[in-house]
Amino acid sequence: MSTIKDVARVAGVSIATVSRVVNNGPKVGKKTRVKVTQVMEELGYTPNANARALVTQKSTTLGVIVPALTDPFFASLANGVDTIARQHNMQLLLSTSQQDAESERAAINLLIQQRCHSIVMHSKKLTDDELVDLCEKIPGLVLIDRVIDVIKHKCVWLDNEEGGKIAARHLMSLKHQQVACISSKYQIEDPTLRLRGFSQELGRAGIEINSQLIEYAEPNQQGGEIATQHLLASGQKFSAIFVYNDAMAIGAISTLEDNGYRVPADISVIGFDDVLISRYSRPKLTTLHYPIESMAQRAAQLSLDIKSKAGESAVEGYKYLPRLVKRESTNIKY
Amino acid sequence: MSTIKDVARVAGVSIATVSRVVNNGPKVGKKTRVKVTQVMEELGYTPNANARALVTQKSTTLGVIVPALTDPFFASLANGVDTIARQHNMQLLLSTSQQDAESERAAINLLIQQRCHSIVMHSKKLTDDELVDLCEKIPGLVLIDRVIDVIKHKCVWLDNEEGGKIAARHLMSLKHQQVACISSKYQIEDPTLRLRGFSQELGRAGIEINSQLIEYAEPNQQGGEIATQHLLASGQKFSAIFVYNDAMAIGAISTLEDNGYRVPADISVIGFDDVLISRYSRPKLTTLHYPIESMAQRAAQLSLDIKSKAGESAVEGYKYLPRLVKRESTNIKY
DNA sequence: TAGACATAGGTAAACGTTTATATTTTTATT
DNA sequence: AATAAAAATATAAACGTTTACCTATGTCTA
Repeated sequence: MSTIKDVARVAGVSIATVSRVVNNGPKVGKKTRVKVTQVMEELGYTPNANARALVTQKSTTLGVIVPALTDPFFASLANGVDTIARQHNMQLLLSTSQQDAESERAAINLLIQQRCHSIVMHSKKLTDDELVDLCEKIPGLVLIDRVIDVIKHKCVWLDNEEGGKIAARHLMSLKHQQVACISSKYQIEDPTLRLRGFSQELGRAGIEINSQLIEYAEPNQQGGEIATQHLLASGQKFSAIFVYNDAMAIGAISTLEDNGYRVPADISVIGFDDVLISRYSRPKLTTLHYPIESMAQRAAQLSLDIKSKAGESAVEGYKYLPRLVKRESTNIKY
Repeated sequence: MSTIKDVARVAGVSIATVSRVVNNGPKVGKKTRVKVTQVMEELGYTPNANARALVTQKSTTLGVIVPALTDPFFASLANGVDTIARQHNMQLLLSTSQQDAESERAAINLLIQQRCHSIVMHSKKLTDDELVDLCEKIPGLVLIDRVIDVIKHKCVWLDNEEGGKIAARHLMSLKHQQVACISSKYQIEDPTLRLRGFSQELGRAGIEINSQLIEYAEPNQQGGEIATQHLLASGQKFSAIFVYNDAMAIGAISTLEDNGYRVPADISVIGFDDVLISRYSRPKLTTLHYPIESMAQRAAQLSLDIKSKAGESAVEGYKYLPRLVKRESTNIKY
């Protein structure tokens, strides 16, 4: 692989001049520029990003940390960051964190080794304290899907509680009074907040959720099926279900139909996240749109801005609101 | 950010010694090793991957080029490469190629700048010649989902034609005689091969496909819906449809049901790819599994092997076979 | 006790750039 | 034609590592 020295030698100029040509810098005559460009072409010269990063002390990579890419939700996240990266002629450096604290730490360490100054991280396993420490060490670190008060200005998150409220309002506007909930058995923040917002809003209208109508299960399709079986077996009446996420909601619908209930004619189902499958299911799923791709773009932009802005004065974190997407799985109660 | 020099100074040794400690090298006494390790800890020292790459002339990143991450198929591809990267303590460097030749070229150039020696590339837009040239320039380049004869040993691909044959055999085993096809309107290799294999195998059993029963549409759900409407409008009879991919197949099923046909009772539908949605649809989709994640792992491994192997003698490309996944959308013809 | 080896550690060059500073060449001015 | 100013180009240091080679200090052997 030819280097700047080779180009300089062949073109009969100093490496400084070649460097100027490469960077479109000033102080180089027209003829020389042409000559050098031609030699670069001839030799197939490509500047070495490592050497550049070393001397300029800035990297051309934008880091992302997600649990895995197989989940379309995280793929969208990465895609959002990539969009911004491309706009700034930067590369995506991706680290997966496998859902455990140790891997999350390893992932971020790898990014630090690469001297990646801007990082968008989705972390659920590290403690608040550890993340605050990391933020101090890495100025360009931005947290997504999580908010920590002291470093709010470096967080981009969704208002899960408001999502629950929106779902409640939607169901109430359709005259549902007896509603069931399916939540995740992993009581991390998101499910708790969604459920809290949901029941609070219902409470404001004087509707209490029957505790027998709240089920907790694995947050996937099968979990949704099992939870729905329990709900049906309980003997309690209900005309709508608010489900923690779309995969579970699809499982719920499938079990309902297997048991002779029509969705939405007999029972309405509302999901959360608006992942790809919700558009493909039958009936198409009414759900709350989680604008993860926009959020990822904003997080990436924020991460880049932090570096350029002198003081951090201008940088601001951001709370996103989920948006109701009315499709076919909810309907007015007859 | 502290450097090796800082550590050396504080620990009172030379940078060579620190380097040896970092790399777990020999020639360093027990006491010194402990002392240096402790100072590294104290100073929060992290080696600079750029400097390392520069001097050792080898990178710790593994490149991937895919059109975009939002498509779960490509996300799985990237995930497969990531699995291998992690096994070798390497980082994923991801470049997206946006479905056009210019971006594909840009994507690979960025990876070359980063001196990424192992690259797994999914390219549909560049010509064979251009790719062969690239393979010469970048020894560690491996092509996935594509085969070019001269560089077969650097390709990992799927036998699409055989996939068509398997689908044909499956449908015939279920006694279907009158079958329709929905293909992609973009006549690149994949759809052509799948259709060819399908009709050849049918031909061997003396079944000819009525050309009025072959539709070409956008390779997404809506395309599947439109194509199916045409098929129904044609007035021709058929008891099964072989669809180019799962998204189209789901569109097809939806249109069939809207028109009063039951799947699979009245009409069987078989898709291709086995993407996530095919498990979530109702009825669950019978399809041909495209083992993209295994393929990606193998491609990544191959790319890594090329470098380590002296001659390229031992390296081999690989042709994968799709596998029939019988779910609920196909049934015997009554 | 002299010499021969290990062993532990240090010195300095190299990797491929960028960039501040120095030098040379060109152009403009009188 | 001489000088000043501007433009073009060169020189060399620096970025943070690794590593080949050299040196010093013991330790063992005869």
